Amino acid sequence: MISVTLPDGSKREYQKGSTPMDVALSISEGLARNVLAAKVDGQVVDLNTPLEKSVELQLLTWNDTEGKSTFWHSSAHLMAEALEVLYPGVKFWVGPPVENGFYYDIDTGEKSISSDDFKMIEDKMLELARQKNEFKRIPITKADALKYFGDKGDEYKLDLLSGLEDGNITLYQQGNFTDLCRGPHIPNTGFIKAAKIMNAAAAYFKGDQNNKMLTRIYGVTFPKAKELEEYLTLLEEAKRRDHRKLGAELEFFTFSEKVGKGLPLWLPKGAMLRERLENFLKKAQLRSGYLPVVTPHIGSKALYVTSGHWEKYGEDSFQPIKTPEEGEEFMLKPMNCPHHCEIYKSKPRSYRDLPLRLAEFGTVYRYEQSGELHGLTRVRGFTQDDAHIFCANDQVEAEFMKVIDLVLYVFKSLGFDDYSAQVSLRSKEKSSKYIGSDEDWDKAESAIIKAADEKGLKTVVEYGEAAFYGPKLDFMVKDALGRKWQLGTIQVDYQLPNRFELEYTGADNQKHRPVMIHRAPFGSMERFIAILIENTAGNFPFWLSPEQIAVLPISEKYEDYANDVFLSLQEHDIRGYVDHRSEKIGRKIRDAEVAKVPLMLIIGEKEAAEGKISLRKKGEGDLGSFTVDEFVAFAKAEINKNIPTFGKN
RNA sequence: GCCUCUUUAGCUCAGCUGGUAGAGCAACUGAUUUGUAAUCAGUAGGUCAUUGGUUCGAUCCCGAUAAGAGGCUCCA
Repeated sequence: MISVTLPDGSKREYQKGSTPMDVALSISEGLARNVLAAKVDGQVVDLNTPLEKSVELQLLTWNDTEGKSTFWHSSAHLMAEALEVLYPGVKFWVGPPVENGFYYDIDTGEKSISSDDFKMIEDKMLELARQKNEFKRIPITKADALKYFGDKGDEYKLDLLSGLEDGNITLYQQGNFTDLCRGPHIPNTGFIKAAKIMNAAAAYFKGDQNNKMLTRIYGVTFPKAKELEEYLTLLEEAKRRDHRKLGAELEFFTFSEKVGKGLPLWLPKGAMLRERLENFLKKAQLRSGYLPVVTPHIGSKALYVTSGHWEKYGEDSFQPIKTPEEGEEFMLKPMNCPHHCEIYKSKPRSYRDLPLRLAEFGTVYRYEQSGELHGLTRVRGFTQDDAHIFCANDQVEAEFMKVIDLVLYVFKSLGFDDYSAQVSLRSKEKSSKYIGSDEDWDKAESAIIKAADEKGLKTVVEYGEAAFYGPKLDFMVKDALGRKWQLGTIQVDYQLPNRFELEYTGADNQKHRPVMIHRAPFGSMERFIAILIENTAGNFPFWLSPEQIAVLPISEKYEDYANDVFLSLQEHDIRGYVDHRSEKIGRKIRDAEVAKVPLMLIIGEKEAAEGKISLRKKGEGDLGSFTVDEFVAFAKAEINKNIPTFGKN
C-alpha cells in the first residue's frame, strides 16, 4: 500500500501501482469526469501514471492553471491531427499551450492557410474530438524515433530529436496522429467540446529571423461550448477598449500619413490629459528633490559616440542630419541621458551636490521597424518622463528605493494594480550585447535585487532583458488584448559615468565617479496613456478628465446664466464647455455621456430663477440641485478623492 | 524588416462571376426654444488608398507602392 496526500492535507491509502485516475474515482464520480491531469510531488503527469510510492497528489481540472494548459497542450495535438487530415504532407515544429489557448507551428509547403479555412479546421477538430481518442504515451528509443519521423519526412521533428537524450523520449498518439512529446496529456480528446481557430500568423523557425518562416496557427478550446461563447464576448469587449479605437473616438490623438507613421499627433483633449499627468508627476518630483532641466531635440553625433549609443544603435537609428555648410553631423536624440551627463559636467561637482536628480519630459526619436509600430504603445517619437540621478556608490540603494516608492505612488494613484515588477538582467550567453565590466554589472544587478527585495516587491527575473549599459527594474502591464508592455523603468548604470568621465570631489578631497540611476515612472507618456485609456475604458478619474463638466442650458433663454456659471467654475480651475447648440436637453446629455464627460450641469428656468444648477453624473443620472458654491465643493472633493499626496500615507 | 490579411464619404458599413457608387451617423443651412441618453426638413460631401497592367470598359481581375491589422523578430 502507498499513501497519497491530497492538497487539503488528508491522506488516503491505495494499492501500489494505482493511478491518479483511481484516486479521483475513489473520491467522486464527478471529479473523475472532470479531472484532466495530476500533479504528483510537484510534477504534472498523465492520469494513468502508476503511483509506485507514497506521494503528494493534486488532481488538476479546468480550474487549475496547469489543468488548463494540459488541456490546451492536448488541443494543440488535436489541431495537428486535424491539420494532417486536411493538409496531407504538412510538417510540424512545436505546439505549446500559451496564456489564452495554444498554437502549432507548421510548414504547409506551397499552400497557405487563411481565415476562410478556420471553420473547416474547427469542424474537423470537433469531429475528431467526438471520437474520444485516448492520448497514448509511447516510450521510444532515439533510433526508433529518428526512423519514424525520418520516414514521415518531418524534418523539424528530426531537428527537435537531435537535441534530446536517448532514454527519455516519448511519443504521444491519439487517433491517427503521433507526435514527439514529453506530455502530459488529458485522458482523451472527448473532453474538448468547443474549438476556435483564432488566427494564422507567421513565425520564424526557432525564433531566428535568418531562418525560414513557419505558419503559426493559434487556437483556443474549451470543455464547454458556453465557455467559448463567453470568451469571445470578452474579447469583443476588450477590443472596444483598445486605445487605438477609443483614442480616436474620444479625439485624443490621430496619425497622418503625411506626417509619418509612428508619429502621433495629440489633439486638444489628449493634450489636456497628458498635461494633467505631467503636472501630477512634476508635483511629486518636486517633493522628491528633482530639479527640472530642458535639453534640445538633437545632439551632435560625437555625443552618442561617447555614450556608446552610436556603436550599438547607429545603423538602426534615424541617420544623422548634416549642417549645410560645415557638414557637422547631428542625431535626433534617442535618449536624454547623454545630454544630462553634459549638464552634470557643466560645473565641478562636490559630494555635497549628490544625489543630483535631473528631470525632464524629454521627447526622443527612435527608428522602430515598421512592423513594430502599434498605436501609441510603440511609436517613433515619444516623450519620456525621464530623470537621471547622479549619486555616490553608497547612495545607490537608498535612491533606488525612493524611486520604487515614486513609481508605486504613480501606479497606485492611477489605479494600476495589475502590474508585474520585472528584474531585467543580462542574458547568460551573448555577452557582446553589453558594455562594461562584469564587476560593475554584478554590483548593479545586486543593488537592484536588494532594493526590490527590501521594498517587498514581488519580482520576476528575466535574463537578456537588460539595457546594454545596465540592468533594469521594469514595471510591466498588459493591454486590453493581453499584450505585455513595459511602463515604468529604473536602471542602475556604471557605464555612462565612465564614458563621460563624470566625477565629483569627495569629503576626502579626492575625485570619485558617481553612479547614474535612469528612471521613468510612466515610461513614455504615449504608452502610459494608451494603457490608461484601456484600463479605464476612457472613464478617467475626475482630476484627469480633459473635460470635467458640460454645462447644458435647456434652451437659449438660459444661455447667459449658463455662461455665468461656467465662468465662475473656470475661476476654480474646473474645465469643460457650454453646449450652445439649439438641441433638446436629451440630445445634449447623450452627447456628453458618449464623450464621457463626468459631470453635467443642467440649467433651465428653475435653476436660473433659484441661482442653482442641476447636477447629473455620467452613468448614474440626476443628483439633484446645487448652488454653484456647493457644486464647487463637490467637484473639489471629487478631484481629491483619487490622488493621494506623495510622501504621505 | 519578415509572413498573412485589410483599405469604398469625417465615422460605421452596403455594393449580386467586371458596365465609373449607396445608407445611417457626423458636417453645413433652415425651422424648432426644448427638463435628464439621439427634434424635423433640406444641402453638400467620394479620380472606390496610390500607381501600373489586362479588358471595348476596372471599386471589382493581376502587379507594385503606401498606410493599417495580427503574429514573428527587434525595443537604448
